[in-house]
Amino acid sequence: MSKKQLIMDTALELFAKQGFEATSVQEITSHCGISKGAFYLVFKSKDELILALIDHFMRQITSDIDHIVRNTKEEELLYQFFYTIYKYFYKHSDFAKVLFKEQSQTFNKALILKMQYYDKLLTNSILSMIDRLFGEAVKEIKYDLMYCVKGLINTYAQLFVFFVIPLDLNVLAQSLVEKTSLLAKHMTVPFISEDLVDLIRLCQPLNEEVTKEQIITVVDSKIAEMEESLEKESLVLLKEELLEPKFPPAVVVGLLENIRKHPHCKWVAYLLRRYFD
Amino acid sequence: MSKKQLIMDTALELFAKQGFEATSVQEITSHCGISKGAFYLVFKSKDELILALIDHFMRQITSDIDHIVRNTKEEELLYQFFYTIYKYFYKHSDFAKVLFKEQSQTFNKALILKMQYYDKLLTNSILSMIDRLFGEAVKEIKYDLMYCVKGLINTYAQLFVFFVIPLDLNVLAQSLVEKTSLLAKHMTVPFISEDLVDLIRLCQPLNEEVTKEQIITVVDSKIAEMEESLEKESLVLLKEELLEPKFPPAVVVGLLENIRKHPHCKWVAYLLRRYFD
DNA sequence: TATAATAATGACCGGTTAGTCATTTGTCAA
DNA sequence: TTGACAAATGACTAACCGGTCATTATTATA
Repeated sequence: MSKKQLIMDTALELFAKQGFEATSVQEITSHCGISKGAFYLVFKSKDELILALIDHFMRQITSDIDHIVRNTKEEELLYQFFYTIYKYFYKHSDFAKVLFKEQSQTFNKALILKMQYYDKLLTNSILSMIDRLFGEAVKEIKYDLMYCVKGLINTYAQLFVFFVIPLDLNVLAQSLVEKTSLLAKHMTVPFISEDLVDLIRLCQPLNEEVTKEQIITVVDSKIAEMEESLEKESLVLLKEELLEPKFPPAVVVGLLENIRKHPHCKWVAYLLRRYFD
Repeated sequence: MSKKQLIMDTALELFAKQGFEATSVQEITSHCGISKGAFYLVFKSKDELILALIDHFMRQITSDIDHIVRNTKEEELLYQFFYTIYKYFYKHSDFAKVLFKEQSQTFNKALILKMQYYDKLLTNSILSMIDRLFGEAVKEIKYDLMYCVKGLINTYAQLFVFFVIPLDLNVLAQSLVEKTSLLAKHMTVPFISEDLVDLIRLCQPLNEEVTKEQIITVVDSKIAEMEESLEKESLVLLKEELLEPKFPPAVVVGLLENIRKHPHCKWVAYLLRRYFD
């Protein structure tokens, strides 16, 4: 395991147990069996570490959700959506703990911006899911419905974030599918209107778009860190396409599919998919 | 204003703006225009201050909710429940901010216990509200419904905790009444079962009952700090009843009603009501 | 083996914190 | 005016933090 991975794994565990602020760099390095100086050879600051952790996990989940919302057939969509989210939280419960503990903290401006960014991605995914499933019929209530879905996810997520209980994720997902469908079908008094969503957006700073150059940087770093494999080869070809389009769409889609399932490529696949669309 | 009140008001404002940990005692006392030593004449520690703040506000809201759940006619109950909660959060938005910011923090064992205690009181109120409104019909889904109600409250509360937006609390309450009713009427796949509630309870330490002696202590301190008034006289009589029952129930109920509306007596009224029942 | 380059160390720095306590200031009755 | 008591002060302590950097250890190379 690389030193960076070791630090991130150890820190995640400690942050989950005692919180970000309450965990000192000294404590992290002691648990890793390395010196404090070694930490600062890998991360410029303690803040950079938590930002790296958030990125590492949120990139995976947001790109997975995006893929599901776009490619799952309608009968299964809601179920897959909830199931995937909770499966992920369940698998990475330490990360879920950190996310819930620190999400409402003020101490770090960059962290808040990052959280808002991923929240916006999730919001967009939920909205397009609602559009696909219910369309015109929920026009008046779609923003409220989106807010309810986010709220339900949060509410039930706390269960296995704060208690160590064996949970049946299948029943949980089914239960949330029913609740969402019920609300979509019968709700007539929404509270969140489109105006209100606009108002909320005004309170949040805008997140700038990802540029082509930034994507190239991400692709390059992924290529550098990966071992020889089909995924790496696909990534190299996609970079060429990025610099100078030459493949037919089918080839690009195929190459994207090649890398999408690699845990470390989900995010770059997501960025490239958005770019090539 | 007493020095204690001054400190609590100032601290609440600062905690809401920048968080508990990020606010130093020095900062609080500077804003108050007093010295650091003066602070420690009033509170034994910084922790005692936040505990006092939580108690001060949570006692009011939980006793208000308890009274509404017991005394509002069924047609208006759900509406009054939601409206009262949000009215309170709206009026004391600084407290709401502190509550949401610090609720998931680990740093203080006593604080967590306190939060769990008030959460349990709210849970019980919601459960008896559900029983009153829907009774046997929701037997299988009542715990899940309770969990949804708590989740909805939390979700929508974040709106005016983190954004400064004018909100129509009337529409908000109506919207939540509809959502709750919908779920109560149509839900068939609950996730939270009675077993699961028991499991969760096992994960939380039990909160001991309030003893008669503790109630007397609270009553005494209230009597000591109050000015001469009808409320104070009622409290004195209630204390006599506590030491040696002599009044008929109607008198006790009347005395309780006398003190219930006094902002500083809501909690003691709640404790006494539970004791005399 | 000798030398250069790289990796890793941990003592140290400046800064902040909660909490203490010897000292000063204010009050009020005699 | 005086003296006794209470209230208030803020310099001080001890501990901890994130981050730096001169020094040392390790590895690669010639």
